[in-house]
Amino acid sequence: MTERNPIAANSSSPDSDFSSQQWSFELSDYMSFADIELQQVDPTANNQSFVYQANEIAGGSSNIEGSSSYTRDTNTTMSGTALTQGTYWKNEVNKRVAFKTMTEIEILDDGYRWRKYGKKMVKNSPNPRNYYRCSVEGCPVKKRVEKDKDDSRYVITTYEGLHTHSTSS
DNA sequence: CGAATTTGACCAGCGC
DNA sequence: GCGCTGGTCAAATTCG
Repeated sequence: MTERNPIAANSSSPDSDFSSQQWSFELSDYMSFADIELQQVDPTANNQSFVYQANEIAGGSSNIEGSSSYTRDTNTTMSGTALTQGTYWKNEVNKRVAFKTMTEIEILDDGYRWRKYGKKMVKNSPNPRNYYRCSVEGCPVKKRVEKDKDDSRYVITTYEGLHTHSTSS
């Protein structure tokens, strides 16, 4: 875990901003975690793409309720042309992961084929939230993509579920 | 021609 | 009990 956040350190967003109330508030607002014990993701995998990690820690999905504690960690990876400044939350039970990605492209090719099945305007953000689902039949993986309400250059991606097939793009 | 997107409608859970 | 918000469906449409 030697990599920190080159973006935050070198842009106008200091580290404090990266893990401050702004973040916690926005994500926790629509991401509630059960009141259980959480486990931190091993950041040594930051050589891999964020997709790989998401697949690792993501699993089944179920209804989530309550929000008392959660584990937050940061990570930075490179995925093609997109630099992922990942801050993700892991929940052992619900297996839901959120990433905040700095990219100029909205559609990030993470190796999987996603089929959009919905778009919704959220109250907290002027930007719409997009709902995607893995195109592979039987694959329960879902994903939400939403632009950051403050910085449109940031994209919040939330993965839910585990891919039961090999990567194909 | 087949497959993926779009967009509004529909439904369920929660709060007031 | 009603209204609001978030999430999903599904028919029509567009794209390759």
